[in-house]
Formats: sequence, C-alpha cells, structure tokens
Amino acid sequence: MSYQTEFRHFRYFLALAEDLHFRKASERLFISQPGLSRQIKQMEEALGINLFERHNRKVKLTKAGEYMQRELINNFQRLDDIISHARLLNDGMDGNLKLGYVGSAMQLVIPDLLLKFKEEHPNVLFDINEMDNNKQIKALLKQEIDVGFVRMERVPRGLNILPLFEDTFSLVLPAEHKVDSGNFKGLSQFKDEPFILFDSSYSQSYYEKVMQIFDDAGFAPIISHNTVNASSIFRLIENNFGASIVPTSLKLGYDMKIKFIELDKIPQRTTLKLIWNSVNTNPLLENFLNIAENVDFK
Amino acid sequence: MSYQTEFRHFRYFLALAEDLHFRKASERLFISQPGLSRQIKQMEEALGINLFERHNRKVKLTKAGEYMQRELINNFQRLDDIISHARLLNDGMDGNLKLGYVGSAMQLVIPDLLLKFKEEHPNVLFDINEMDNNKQIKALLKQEIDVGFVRMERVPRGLNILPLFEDTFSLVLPAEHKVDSGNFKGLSQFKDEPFILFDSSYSQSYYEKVMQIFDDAGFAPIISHNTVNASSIFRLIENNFGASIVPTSLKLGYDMKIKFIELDKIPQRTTLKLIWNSVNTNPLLENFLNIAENVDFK
DNA sequence: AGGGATTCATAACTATGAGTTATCAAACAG
DNA sequence: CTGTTTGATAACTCATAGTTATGAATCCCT
Repeated sequence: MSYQTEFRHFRYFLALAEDLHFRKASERLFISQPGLSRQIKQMEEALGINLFERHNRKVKLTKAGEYMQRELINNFQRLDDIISHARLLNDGMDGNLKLGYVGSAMQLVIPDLLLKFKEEHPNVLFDINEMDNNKQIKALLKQEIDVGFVRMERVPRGLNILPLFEDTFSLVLPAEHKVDSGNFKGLSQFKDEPFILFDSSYSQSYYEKVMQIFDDAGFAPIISHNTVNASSIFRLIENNFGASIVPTSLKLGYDMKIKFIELDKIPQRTTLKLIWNSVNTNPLLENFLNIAENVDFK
Repeated sequence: MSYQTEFRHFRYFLALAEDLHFRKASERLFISQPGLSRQIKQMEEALGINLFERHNRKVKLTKAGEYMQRELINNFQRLDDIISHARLLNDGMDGNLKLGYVGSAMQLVIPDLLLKFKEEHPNVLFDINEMDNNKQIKALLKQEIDVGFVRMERVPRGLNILPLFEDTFSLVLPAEHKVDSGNFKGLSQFKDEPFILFDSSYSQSYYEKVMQIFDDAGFAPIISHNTVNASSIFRLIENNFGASIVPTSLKLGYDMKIKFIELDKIPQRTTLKLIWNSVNTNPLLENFLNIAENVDFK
C-alpha cells in the first residue's frame, strides 16, 4: 500500500491540481507556500510519479497527474459515502434504501421483493417513488435513488442491470368489447381501432418493441393518445377511447371495466430489470441485490 | 471531506479489525500498544463512529466497523490500482489493455475496434487472448483482463455489459454438399445429418439459443461432435463429419472448403457483447469504451 | 481466595517532521 | 534596469505521533 504517503498529501495535491499555483493553493489550505512545496515534492518522491511540470514559473499537471486528479476525486467521494453510511449504521439505523420504479413493477415484483427483504432486514426505511425510465436513470447517476425498476434494453455506462421478470404483452380492451379471448383471432382485427400507448419518452426501446408487434401484425396502429401512466391508459379504455397493448402483469389490480387478452403467441416479451449504480456504497444495496437475484417471480 | 482523519488511522484500523487485539496489531504495525489505542480512539472521535466494542478484555467490531472494514479494503485496493496506473503513465507508456475474446469476435469486431483505437492511442500495448466465455468472466473478476468479448445474456454482478454487434446464424456445410442457398428449403432437411456444435460449456445461453433453433425446426439434432473452437468445427465439416450452425460473421476468413447459408428467416440472433469490471481503473478503459460505443460494425 | 498473567486505558515524556519565517534565483512586465 | 511575482531552499519551532511507565479490570490457575 501507499505507505509514506498520507491523506494530507492527497488533499494538497487536489488543491494544487485545481489552482495550478503554489501560493494560491497554499492560502486556500491555510498553510505556507514552502510547506506546500515540500509536501508535494515529498509526495512525488514517495509515489515515484511526477505529478506537476514546473517550468517558466508556470505549473502544469503531467498526464499522470491529470489521471490521478480525476481518479482521486472519484475515490475520495466514495470514501466520503462509505463514512456517512457507516455513521448511519452507527446511529442504530439499519439504513435506508431509495427505490424508483415504473408503474408496472408495483403489481408483481416490488411487493414480493420488499416482503422478502423485510424478513431479513426489518428496520430498513424505504423511499419508494414511481418515475419513468429516464428519470430513474438520471436519479441513479446522481445517486438520488439506490435502485430502479425499468423496462429498457440499455443503460448508460456505470449502471448495472439485472433482469428480474420476463413478461408477455396483453391486448387491453373495454370489458364490453365484442372481442374476447374466445373469439380473438389476431391483432389485425384491430387495424381500424384507435390505440392508447405509452409515450415513446417512457422508454425508446420499449416503444420500438410495441411498434414491432404492430408491424408483425401487418399494420400501423391509429394512435389516439400517448401517456406515461398505466392507470390513465386504463381509464381511457374504460371510457371507450380505444385499446392498448401493455405488459401482462399490469392485469393484477385492474380487472374492473377492462379485459386483458394475453398475446402469448407473439415472440415479443418485455423484461422488468433492476438497475443500480456500480459506485453506490449503500451497505444495504448488496443485500438487496442478493435477495433480488434469488427471488423467483411467477 | 474526512479532515482530521489521516491515512494512518485507516491503516491502523484495518490492522486492528483483522487481529481484534491491540497488542498484536500494534506489534504488526511496529508501534506501541498505547500509541495504537490512542490513534484508534482519535479516529472514532473524528469520524463520530464507534468502530470497536471493548468489553471483557475482548475487542469486537461494531456493525459500522464491519461495514467500514469491508468497504475500506475495497477502496484502498482501488487507490493502489490508481497509483500503479498513474505510475505507468508517468513512465511514458500510454498504458496497456488486456483483451479476452471468443473466436468469432476476431473476424469482424476486434480488428475494426483496435484499428480505430490505435488511431487515437498509438502507443498502447495490447494483450489479446482467445478464451471461452466463462474464462473471460473469471479473468475479469480477477482483473486479469480489462475487457472481454462474449456471447452470453447475463454476467455476474460487478461486471458491465455493452452489446456490440447482432449477428444472424448460418448453417455451415461442406462446399460440395448438394444443398446450397439456392435449393435450401429449411433446417428440417437436415434432421438426419450429424451436427458439430459449440460445447454447452462455451456458453450455456448460447447453447440454449442454438437448441431453440433446432426445436423451432421441429427436430433434435444428431450431435456428432462438441468443440469449443470454430476452426476445429470447420475442419470437421471440410472432412464431411457433419454440418453446423454458427454466428454468420465467422464466414469471413473461412470460405475454402465449406459454405455458409445464412438463416436470416429465423428469429434467433446472437449478440457479441463487450464486458468489463466496473471497478477497473485502467485509464485506457474509459477511452476504449467510448470508442466501442460509437463504432458501427456492418 | 489470592497471586500471576493478560487485557486495554491513562498520564507524562520525547522526538519526528509538518509548518513556519526568511531568503534566493529566475522569469516576467513595465 | 527595476520592481514584482514565481517556486525552491535553508534554518528554525512546535504540534503531535509514538514512547515508556503505570494502572484498573478481568481471567486463569492452583
């Protein structure tokens, strides 16, 4: 390990790397300029790395120095997170876990998962917020939430993904519609009916998948409404504004004035996925993932 | 940031957390026992966290202490990596990048990617090794390689995945076989012919996908040989030991005594994916991923 | 029970090295 | 050329990590 080098050196290094000016940096650090000079020199010798180029009374980061700056900021940020999480544990809390989810996850997956988790960690405080796919991505990157439940294929680098539950699609109709699972022949029966769908902003890849279903059925749907919210889709269907295609698991909890015809013959599936930030140090995240990996949703 | 606390404190903490014995730990650290006692106490006060329970002349980690130990080991490991990478940069090397890949990646994807990368980073040393999917996973977890090229759906936690190139499957036959792309009717023509396939140890999910193809065609293949290596498959086909189904991009570079019939009508595709370890601090990894994300293979 | 051994904590002392002030040489700006 | 600003060097001082000496509590043998 980096013996000889102390924390202080890294603090001084980061200050100087920002200011690129010994006097200014030393003032900001409340030490004298020669003191800083010596500590930096010492650090460079201890690590065997030239961090700064000093010429023409100009200070400049070397390539190695630039890399160090970038990575150290990161590393220290993480160290801070570790300490504040440890402080939470110290204060008697098991900690808290912030979840984001798309509406359809609440029907089936989240209740099962939380129940299982509570068995093992009864004193955990949960923050649970419905948000669309993109909002979850942003919140994860900013570490405003710990895990997200999304329907999308790709996530930005730095986020990890775990498929949880593969779902078929279902056609959703008003309860009194003449077509039902008995006499349903195929989607093409619906080529002249209006559809209410999740907006493409909900998730581009999800949207494309649904469009592919229509494409395979040989027609482009008449889209009467776009929305980002399952219950408003169902409300519209109830009132005869059209039909829709949604993940089958949304069926649970909404059987009132609408009916579902599961499209299990078509190849398309939609997978609910768990995503999280790989640099998150929340001590509960690891536990949560372990449980998520082993829960079997059916 | 954790001012007051110095590096030394963390070193001492880790030693004591291992030994759970002040005198033993102090000896290992080459300091006196009271010295260690004071530093630990100081650290606990500075952080506001009780790290150890001291009772009945027994020392024990608190919950917070256990968490700290786990995470700090991690964090310091990463810090070490940062320093050794910075040292590489300092010594004039742009660095090196170690790749693992499954054979089929070498036909199309890797050459394009490396060429593109070399344009921007001419002084990078590459280590390139063919290995099967599982071996790459293990090597990545041990950080023996920086990136892998695999065909599999899921990877263990801690690894990140980026789909690179989606490929169709092709039926491969001896050049003189009576069936060719002109008179090819469907796979079921081959239900009595022997097949040579990639072993299921190559990648479970890849194997299942290929079996699905046969299943869709309505028969179970007679498997005459399993192997893990494309060129041995082709050698066997050349010598009339049977046919095979492989990713289409393997066609490049092997047109001698065999022929490919692309199965672009079946739904199955195989995606070559880039995987890497999220804790890897190799300064070139970031650059490599940026380029991989933006190269379009066709 | 009681003496010896082992645990960690406390108190007072020592000495290492971080931080100080004073100064210098080099480069720039006018 | 002169005054100013840069970072480096040298000699000093002082804060504190680490020391030794000791103590209180617990265990472990007879």
